[in-house]
Amino acid sequence: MAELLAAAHARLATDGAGGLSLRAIARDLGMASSAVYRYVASRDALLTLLIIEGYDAVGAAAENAVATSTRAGESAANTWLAIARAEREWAVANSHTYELIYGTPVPGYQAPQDTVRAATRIWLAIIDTLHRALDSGTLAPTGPEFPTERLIAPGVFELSRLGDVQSHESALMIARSFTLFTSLIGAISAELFGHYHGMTGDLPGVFDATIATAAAGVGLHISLVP
Amino acid sequence: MAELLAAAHARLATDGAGGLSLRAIARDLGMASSAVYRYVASRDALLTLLIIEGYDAVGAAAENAVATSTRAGESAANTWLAIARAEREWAVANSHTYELIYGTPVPGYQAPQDTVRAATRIWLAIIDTLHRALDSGTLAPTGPEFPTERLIAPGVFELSRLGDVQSHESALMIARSFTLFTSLIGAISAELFGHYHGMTGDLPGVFDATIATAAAGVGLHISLVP
DNA sequence: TGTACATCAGTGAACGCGCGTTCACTGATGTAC
DNA sequence: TGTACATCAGTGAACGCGCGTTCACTGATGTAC
Repeated sequence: MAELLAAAHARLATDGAGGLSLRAIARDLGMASSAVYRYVASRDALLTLLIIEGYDAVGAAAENAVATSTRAGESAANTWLAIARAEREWAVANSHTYELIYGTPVPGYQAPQDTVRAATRIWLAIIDTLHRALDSGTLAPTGPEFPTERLIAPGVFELSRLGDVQSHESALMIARSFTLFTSLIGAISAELFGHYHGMTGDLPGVFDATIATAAAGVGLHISLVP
Repeated sequence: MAELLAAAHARLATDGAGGLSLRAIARDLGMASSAVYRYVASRDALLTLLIIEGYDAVGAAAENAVATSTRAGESAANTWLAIARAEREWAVANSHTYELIYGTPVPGYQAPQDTVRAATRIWLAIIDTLHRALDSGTLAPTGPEFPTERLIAPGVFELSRLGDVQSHESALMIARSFTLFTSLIGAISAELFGHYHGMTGDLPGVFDATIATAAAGVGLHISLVP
């Protein structure tokens, strides 16, 4: 089973998410194609496993970045930069897994509920970092001029550090997490999918600048000069 | 030929970018599958046509938003919001074309040089809007604390309104365009690919808030209360 | 005005390919008495 | 200790499918003399 997942990952890395084929994986393992059905009910079931693994890797990278960054006494803003950089590095190293979860959905595939918990981990890390910035007094507790509360579905407040308290503060942190998350997957997708092609010779530099600039809009001030 | 492209678009809308099949298009047109080769050299050539059409639609939407927004005497910041909203609307209405150009690259397909000019139009509109904000005095002409010039490939300066002048100002506007572009495709992809699922009941509201917040980091202040 | 010829859009059969999934099976390993 | 049986990982042939692309062709339309 572990071998199967390893082979699936290898196939993912060479053929991409859409072209993932049970027969190809079986071939790589030196098995008959039918043998794969011992371990996995269908192609979609295998996709689900890979997607959950992907979200978990993303979540783990974020949590890890938070842990080492706060242990080093970094500011919340720098912790966010550490999260973003960790995600970028993971995405560059595992670009097809990134595509699988944040790229175009695989046609005909419907993500089951099982993936939600894993997908939430990165959001938790972001929201928690925002609350940490708030606690440290470096982030303004009042927001911009738009009706923040109305944007957020009630169930989401459970993600917040404040439990399910539907305060303005809690809503604002969640709204801000939208912007941070968006700038993160926007920056990674733009880079990985070739939209900076010919525009820069310094992709990590552009990534940092993009993340820092968007974070400034949220009130998180990252300094990129040492 | 026009019918072929129309049928290809229809197929794109139902099957998605990866599953685009010449045979399916021929079937829709009531033709033999071989007849398609009268008009198009291969599947990849058709993809290229569709991609160029897509980039042109994106570019036209941006240029159109700029034109009507400035004609109405809006601020540059509001012009950016108009561009972003126009792109979102186009993307929601043509989600599979959006995927084709800003989603996961189609496996095995290599975009030829022909697509570059069309892909550039949206960038031009963004950079031009930033220069307009600069001219009107609402945008700071000095940047954040990172080495802006080093990020930008020399050839790109031709995109700038200043011609190919490699000034700090010009570099700064291009660097800022990275952030705006990134927040735009990040926000659209997050929405279209289901990453806000369950988190909000007001997708247009979240989109506006996300765009406005990221733009604030660039120095463009959008007010979302009427 | 009429005939011969060229053009060209579209046909239909065929090629070789890879896919997901099913099904009856083999043969080794482990377990119970 | 030895035999009968159950378990279970993996086999291999087959199913029906859709794909991109090629190729020799047909038959209508237009053009030149």
